[in-house]
Amino acid sequence: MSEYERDARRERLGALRESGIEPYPARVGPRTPVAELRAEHDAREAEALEKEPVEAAVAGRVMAHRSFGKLLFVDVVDDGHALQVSGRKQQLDPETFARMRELDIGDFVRVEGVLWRTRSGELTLDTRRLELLGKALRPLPEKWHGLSDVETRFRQRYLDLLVNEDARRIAVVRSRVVSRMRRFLESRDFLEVETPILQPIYGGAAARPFQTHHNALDQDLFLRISDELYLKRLVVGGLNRVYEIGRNFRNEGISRKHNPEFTAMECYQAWADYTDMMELVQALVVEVAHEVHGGLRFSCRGHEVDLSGDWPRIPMRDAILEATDGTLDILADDDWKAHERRLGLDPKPTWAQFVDEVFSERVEPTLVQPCFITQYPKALTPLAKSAPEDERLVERFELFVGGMEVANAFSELNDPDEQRRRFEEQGRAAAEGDDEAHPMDEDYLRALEHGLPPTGGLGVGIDRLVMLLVDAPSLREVILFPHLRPEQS
RNA sequence: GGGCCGCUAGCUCAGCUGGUAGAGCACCGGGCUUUUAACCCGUUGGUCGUGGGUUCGAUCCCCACGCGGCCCA
Repeated sequence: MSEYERDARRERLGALRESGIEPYPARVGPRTPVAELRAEHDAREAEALEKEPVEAAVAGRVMAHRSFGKLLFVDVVDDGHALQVSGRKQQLDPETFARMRELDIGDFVRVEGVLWRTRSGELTLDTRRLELLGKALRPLPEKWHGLSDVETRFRQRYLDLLVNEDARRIAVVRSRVVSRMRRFLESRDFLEVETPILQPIYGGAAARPFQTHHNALDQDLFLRISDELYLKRLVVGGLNRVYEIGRNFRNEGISRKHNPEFTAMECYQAWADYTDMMELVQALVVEVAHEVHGGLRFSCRGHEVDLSGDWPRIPMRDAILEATDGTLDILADDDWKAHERRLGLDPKPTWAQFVDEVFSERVEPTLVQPCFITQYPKALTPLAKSAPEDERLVERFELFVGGMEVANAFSELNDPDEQRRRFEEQGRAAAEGDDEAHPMDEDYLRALEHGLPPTGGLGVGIDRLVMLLVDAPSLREVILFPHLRPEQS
């Protein structure tokens, strides 16, 4: 940073204080939000404003400054809406005019004035009174090219939000998506709940956890990788429809589609199965897409995604058969290691992880249009009910759109003995080297022994859903503060 | 974890075959009453990511490290 510019700003700050002006006042006088003012007067012609003068006051951040000697313009931005403000020497006392000339880009001001229209037709507030609401000591990024350095955009997201319209747009869209999601679930009688983030045993997904420690209890704890097992305990307790929107933490690599902490919506519905969850998630995604796009077609990664109509349901076995030209049947009793070598895939310790790998390598990227992949191998899914047609499969689906998994759902396994066997099987997978195997959870088994009703469960990755809807190339564009290494070593 | 690419003024970027740096915007000074990427004139501003090495001499070549990006794992 140019010490020169910071010195100049600090000097002005000092001069203000010396002349008795508080540069960081506590209170803001009456004001109209710029958006409101524009909505009311944008249509008004110059003559109309002259005949019936409109007095107004606004507050905002100075984002541009153009000076003409005896006339100057500043652009004042209030919550993303800009208003041009003019200052005329002839209209103002010399001190106010001088202070207006000395405004820095980034300063907060409150301006009282009269609306007029310039020759070029711009609605402008001509200053009668000027108050400084906050002095900025550092310059903003440059106005032509804005801020494009990705690292700065993420480390100093506030700068990104101030100068890149898209950053602001995405933040707003994300908030609307979550809000719409809540309204949707409420309309279907789901109860919003909160469950522990610090858990004595992690579970509900295949992932490695972050570990921490409670000092007073001298207890090791995990940051949740999912809230599934707690939400299902609530269904055991008779809360038939529950959901939680919250952060999960997975101790794995960072990529375009992965951040160590991410936001998920999970919901559980008694008396439902995974097909009910298909209906639910489709209605939800459709509603949210309407909220964002006003329709069901939008572009994503250069493709047109169309959410209308029925979304196909494709058993995983068929999807993999098709993607391997009929050469790999995951239900055939083959030597899977041979297939792994033949397909040139990275060696995996277990059959389940091999299937997962084939799927994510060969099938997932091709699933641009919305599509339910169903009937997952049991070994991949220790918490879902067996499929009646084949003991090796479970009643599960994942929703894919834009080549990405956005939702995951099961008919929840509620047979406590079967659940115990599945956990034991996971223990064997762990022994074979699967570091994402599900741990044994006796407390959860006890809850199941009390009785979980037939229940459908659904998880939706909110970051990915937003990424899809705004066609962002990376999760980091939709997470305001994505994880980065520390700046200084 | 591996490969490739990047890191130069506050921001966006140039910088040839090795001879210690430039532009635009911002900033500072001056001019200007209709601009909105205002304009005109004149300045200022650099640990060239960090640390080593090679060399008479390194932003440039070599090595290590840091941060970031893309791809792979």
